Amino acid sequence: MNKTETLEPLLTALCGAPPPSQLAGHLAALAQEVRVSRGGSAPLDHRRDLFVYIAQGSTKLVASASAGREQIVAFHFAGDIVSVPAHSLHSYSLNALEPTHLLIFPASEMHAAIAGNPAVLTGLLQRVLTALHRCRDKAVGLGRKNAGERVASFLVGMAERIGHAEGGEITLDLPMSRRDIADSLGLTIETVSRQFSEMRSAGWLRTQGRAHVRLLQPATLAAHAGHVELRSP
Amino acid sequence: MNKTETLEPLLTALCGAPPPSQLAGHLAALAQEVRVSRGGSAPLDHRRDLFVYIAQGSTKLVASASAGREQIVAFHFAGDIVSVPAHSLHSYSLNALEPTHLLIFPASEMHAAIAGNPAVLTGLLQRVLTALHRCRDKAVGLGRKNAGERVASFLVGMAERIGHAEGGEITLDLPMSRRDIADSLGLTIETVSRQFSEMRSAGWLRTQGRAHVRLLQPATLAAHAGHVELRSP
DNA sequence: CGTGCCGTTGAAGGTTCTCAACCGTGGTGG
DNA sequence: CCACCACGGTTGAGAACCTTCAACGGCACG
Repeated sequence: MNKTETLEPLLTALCGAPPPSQLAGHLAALAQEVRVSRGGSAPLDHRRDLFVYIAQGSTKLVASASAGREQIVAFHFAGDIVSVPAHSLHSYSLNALEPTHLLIFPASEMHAAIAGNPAVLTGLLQRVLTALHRCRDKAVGLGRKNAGERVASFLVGMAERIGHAEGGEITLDLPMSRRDIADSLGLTIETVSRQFSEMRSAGWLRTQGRAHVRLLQPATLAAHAGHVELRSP
Repeated sequence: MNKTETLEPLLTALCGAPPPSQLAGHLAALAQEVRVSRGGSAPLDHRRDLFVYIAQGSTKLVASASAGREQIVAFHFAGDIVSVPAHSLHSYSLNALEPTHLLIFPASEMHAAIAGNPAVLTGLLQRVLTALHRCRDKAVGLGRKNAGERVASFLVGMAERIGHAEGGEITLDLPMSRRDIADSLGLTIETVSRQFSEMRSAGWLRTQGRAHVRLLQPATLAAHAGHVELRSP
């Protein structure tokens, strides 16, 4: 599969229609195509703003504060677009959770390339807005929720993105480790593990091996996620 | 001052050039112009995605989790653009920190209006990206920093946005209360107050009344903000 | 079959929260 | 003019939640 073909789903998703082949070719010329193995980190040029398209696989965007403390800012799955700024208060890296296929674009050149196509530009804006809103929700969780609520939020959120509904239950295959979950929720692995244990014994979920999770009571879980209640007064 | 005139600085900032007057007129027709007094909240229609332009004053974007817990997601000052999604996991409101002048746009119609002007569209994208990157930095702070580092980060960040350099010192007039700071940093007002006291006695800053802060040692403060160190190995 | 990593569970400790009292300021009304 | 009150900020003591430190179990891989 060549770069242009890899790009097609991206463009289709962005503008909601089959893309003009000229644009696809133009973008393909800009893109650096990279395959990253599980645990590897994407070769990012931190001197310039970037967009990264996740063609296949899944990634985590990791920020490092001082003293080696790490915070996972977001998880991404196939089809997602990630924005990585040139330099920031914290140093960012993009790591693969499984064998992953990426297209890396310099932001300024991508802007120029799609400037003539408002539909694509608007689509990109929409993606960035979604990322912003997810990040805000994460900030609420990190600032104002306890460990149980954070883990419940995480599971509910992942269920929406990569879960498979089966009757009233949802099954999940989590590509990330407990450490990743902890680093994403601002907790320690031990606390995450304890929360999983409590939820297991409460009958809210069942786990199989490291990755497989079955949410037995998604509604209960959602109710304990600390989201604003859709009240019936 | 009419709406079109209020819009001009926005458009100039977005595309880096004097705006075509036709576009300004078109956008002005979309905008709902609102003045909000100190402490008041903007009349947002939560049924649709919105952009809000802060023409004058300053605001806080507040998210409510369940049980009345509030997290301030961002502060905004004159010239900023805020994106407010239709509905989210948490309920958002935009509150004025001082008498504030706003222009409220329905997102979809704004998209349509500026679709023909790639420079403006790209400028808007740039603003949203900046917001995303700030939100990520906030997430790092909320997830992985202690109280002292959070307050130091806050002061350093505010100094960049609304501070006045005077020799090696920086003076600030904070429009937000201690409660707002606490709600922004995921702490309690008591903890914020204690951190201010410690920094005062350490000689890092001096306060006058509620709002006025003078950073005596901005570099020391920045060093204690827990950002990644720019090391010389 | 040994090794190493990841996940789980337990006990002790620390940072922040909660509850409470006090202080200073600004506005109001007698 | 001053007393009073309301509100925001400061300071202190105890409690709660999460972290830290430690040990153990299990699965994958060489």
